[in-house]
Amino acid sequence: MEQSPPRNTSVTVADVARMAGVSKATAARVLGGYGTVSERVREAVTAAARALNYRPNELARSMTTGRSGTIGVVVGDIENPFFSLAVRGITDIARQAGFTVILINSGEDAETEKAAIRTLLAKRVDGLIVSPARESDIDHLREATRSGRPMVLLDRGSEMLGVDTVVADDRHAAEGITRRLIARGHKHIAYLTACDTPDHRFHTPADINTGSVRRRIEGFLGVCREAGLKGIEDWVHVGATTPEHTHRIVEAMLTSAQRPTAIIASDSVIGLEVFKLCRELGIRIPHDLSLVSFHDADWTSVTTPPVTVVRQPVYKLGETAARLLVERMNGDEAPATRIVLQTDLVERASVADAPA
Amino acid sequence: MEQSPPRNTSVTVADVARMAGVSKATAARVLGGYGTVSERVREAVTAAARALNYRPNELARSMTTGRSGTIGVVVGDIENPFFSLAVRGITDIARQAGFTVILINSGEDAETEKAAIRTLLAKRVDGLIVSPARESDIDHLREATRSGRPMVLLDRGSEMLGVDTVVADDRHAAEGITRRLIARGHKHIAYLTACDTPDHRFHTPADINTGSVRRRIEGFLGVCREAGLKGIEDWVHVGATTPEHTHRIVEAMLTSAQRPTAIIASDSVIGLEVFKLCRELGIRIPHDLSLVSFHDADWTSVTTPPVTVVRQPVYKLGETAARLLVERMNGDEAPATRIVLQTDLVERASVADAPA
DNA sequence: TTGAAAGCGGTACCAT
DNA sequence: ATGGTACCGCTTTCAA
Repeated sequence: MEQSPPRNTSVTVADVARMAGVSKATAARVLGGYGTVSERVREAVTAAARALNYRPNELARSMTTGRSGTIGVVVGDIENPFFSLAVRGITDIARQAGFTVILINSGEDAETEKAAIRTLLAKRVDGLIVSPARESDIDHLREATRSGRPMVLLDRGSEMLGVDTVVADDRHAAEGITRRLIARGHKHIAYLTACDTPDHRFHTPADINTGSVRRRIEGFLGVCREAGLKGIEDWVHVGATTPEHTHRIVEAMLTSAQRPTAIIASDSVIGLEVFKLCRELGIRIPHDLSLVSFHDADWTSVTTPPVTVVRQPVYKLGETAARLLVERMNGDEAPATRIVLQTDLVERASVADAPA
Repeated sequence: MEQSPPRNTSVTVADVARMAGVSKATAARVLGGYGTVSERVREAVTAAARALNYRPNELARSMTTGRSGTIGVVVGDIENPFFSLAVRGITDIARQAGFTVILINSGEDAETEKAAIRTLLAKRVDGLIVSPARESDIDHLREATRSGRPMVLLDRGSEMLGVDTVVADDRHAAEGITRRLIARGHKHIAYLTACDTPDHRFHTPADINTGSVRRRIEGFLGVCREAGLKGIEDWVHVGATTPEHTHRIVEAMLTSAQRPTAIIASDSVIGLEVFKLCRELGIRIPHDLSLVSFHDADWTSVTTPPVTVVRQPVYKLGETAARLLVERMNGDEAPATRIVLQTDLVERASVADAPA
């Protein structure tokens, strides 16, 4: 009972219809699962379809329906555990809802991000989830929403954009850890982020284009000021974009006259780099230096000492964004919302009192 | 000079053509960048296009060209650093080559994987990169290749499938670490993998459906036998699919009469779990137990002690697979190849001589 | 319930 | 170089 190898050129509804002895429209109805057909015809068509090994062409379907069943996701870097976890949340929900995900890395580059959005729009995705590289320049995001396709912003929001946003309570989290550090006597607290500025130095939060990070820095600065700490702007370091840069920055601050007694790492990749460097340099955590990192990455609990972190509900962030998007794609017209997910401080052992 | 908000219903070549006062065919030529057109017409059309804010519909284009500019990627779990790094490699190459990536997680489940392939085929991806959950049942992969779309297998290969494959030298790597362990006097070496069998116990390598892991176990068993170790099949533990399962398995083996003096973890997620558990249980690495893990995950270098690992060129694995696929999509008809990438053993400090 | 035919938004062949 | 037009594979009126 050898089957002849199903041929290469694709089988269409027309082929199936012909074999089943019905019209194209009728065959399409049973194959597409819409309209009404008699039981007899349904069986005939189904049989013909499987005999011919028919495979629907979603592209053609999308052409007429106007829905591609696809959502576009643009993140900074899927290699970063933060994003890979968020993307897992997104894809899980998307699959459940019958959508497929097109993933694009922006590499945190604004131009790449623009191209990505353009590509996604051209591919007629039904919706978008974007973690914008910079909040300042968002015309491409505007255009996306103008195209009528729903979009939700992930982790980083542009308040002014009037679009659904799912973020963590970054400012609050930063305030919390800063207070904690200050309570322990720290007066020289450095904040280290990958976000960069044109001159690679920090002046004001307005310099920071990444919403989540800007909010954290605002929280950090605010609490420091409240506590009467001066010149704290100088303690914010930007541009830790690669391990090498991070290395250089941290080494410089640690060997300077005014060295910090505590460092806040804006993400786990940076936190890891700081940890490694301290080892190399023989700086003992938390004795010589206290360390707090954002993102409860897996490694933070197995180091010696384990690292105190801000735990963000990353998976849930992605999940929530996807849920919101699915609702929008299903026609929910409610005004744009901003969902803020709570973080919590996981105190481990990388923070100690400031050295006397 | 307020622009009227570009309308929602999409602008087509016909619209542009009308405005530019040329035929649809001509407009399509300049918009699609094919054929030849006079400079004057080109300008007129371009002007009209931007005035109308024309956006090409890739779906329609794909319909006629038969190419979607999309590749489908099916991995076990994007949350796993191994896959997220490989996917980074894939997406980088894909973007360079002008392709977009549809990502689907199989969750290492064969049924989900089948559905994924079906979906991808329906969406008319131009090619596929798959990390098959199980080598034994591969009809869906057959079907994919039969559809005429190139496919390359990532990290796990089915020798018999006659399809391009990119893997690491898993057997060789396993042999290497096993020898190393034996040279250090270890006679009770456990191998721990997430792969599962129907009865959750290991009998023969043929039970193991994941190619890469099977090859590692074969290497492991082979070297053990050479060294005259007996009953080593009992030292292979399967089913460490979740932290909880891993916990239970490791705890059981560590508290049994015949406890291992060394553990080989088949991936970094498991390795991390073992490390954590040892801490909890007060088992000192490497004094009480030696540990080697596959995958040079970031955390392995910052623990105390740092963990000896098999470094796999994960990014390159993805990159190579994507390169190969792009060549195929460009018409390369050469016979299927199997590319084996070298791993290397990174000796850190989690391995010591076996206790006397 | 079924069929004929008109699109969807492009591409590509064939004339002119 | 340009225009006319027949598709691509499916959905969706509109009639029968």
